[in-house]
Amino acid sequence: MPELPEVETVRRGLKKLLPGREVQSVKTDWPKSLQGSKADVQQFLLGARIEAVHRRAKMLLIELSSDYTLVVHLKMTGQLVFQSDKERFGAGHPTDSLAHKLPDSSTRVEIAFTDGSRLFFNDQRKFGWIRLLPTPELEHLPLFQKLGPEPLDPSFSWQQLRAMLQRRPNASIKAALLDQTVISGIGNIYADEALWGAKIHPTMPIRSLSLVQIKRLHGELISILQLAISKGGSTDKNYVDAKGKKGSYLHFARVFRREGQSCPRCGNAIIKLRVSGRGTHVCPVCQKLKSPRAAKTEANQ
DNA sequence: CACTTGACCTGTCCGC
DNA sequence: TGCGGACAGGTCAAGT
Repeated sequence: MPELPEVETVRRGLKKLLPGREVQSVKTDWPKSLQGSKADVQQFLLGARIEAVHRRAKMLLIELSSDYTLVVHLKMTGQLVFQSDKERFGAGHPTDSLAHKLPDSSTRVEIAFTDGSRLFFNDQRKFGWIRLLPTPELEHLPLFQKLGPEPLDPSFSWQQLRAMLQRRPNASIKAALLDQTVISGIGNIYADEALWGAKIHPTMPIRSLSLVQIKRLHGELISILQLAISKGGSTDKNYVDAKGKKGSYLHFARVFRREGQSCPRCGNAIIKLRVSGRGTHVCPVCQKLKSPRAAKTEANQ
């Protein structure tokens, strides 16, 4: 569930909390959650200092002084939560805050720093992972090389979106938006929200999209992602930021998880479909299945 | 080759 | 109350 806005929110939190800290010890009880040889962990993680925290697509990159990077993918239920020395020993007031209660039953990896603070990787469903990889090699790995453009990069243009989409002319627009090699960082929530904003039906084949629709979609993707970041992302069940705080975007969502409720634009009931294997929310009135041109041709017959 | 389905996992919810 | 099954959805591998 963590998509670009959630991962970006975590990054902004960790960026203020992690740089400068030195790794003292690492624990895991689930090998897939922390991938890397024992020797590499010993040599390049223990004793290393955190230099910076970056994001690429839905991945977090925690850059270490050893020229290695911890690459983190939260997948569905992953959390990266920082616990200060004070929180660890129960000082401070908010006893209901998540950081006070860690580790818990979903904790898969625990990284302790020399100053007594800790970073927890929690992941109920165990789909997520942390990989220890050499920093200079990252850009050459297929994992990164195949990724599509970052939608919030200032250079991301509608022409670029069109060019990437055209690589899959027969796919549905929803399937293409979820494809990380077409565009980075979009998941099920923001795909549905952006398509509603652009008034495009999710099953529409890319080849039948008009230029106007592509331009509208480009604008909607950017504005939805920016709005979601400003709300701290979306929390359905699990997602929290680096301090254990939930995101509030779903409170503002227009179609996602709102089947049966009325469309904020036209008042008709939102319906839920299944498109390329995913729950998909649409306004059947605002988001026409046929392009205006096809509908016109049909009307003339 | 393009697209779909299954696997990876666990907690929650629904019907019986 | 308990139990089985469907469902949630990011990504890769396997299948059509």
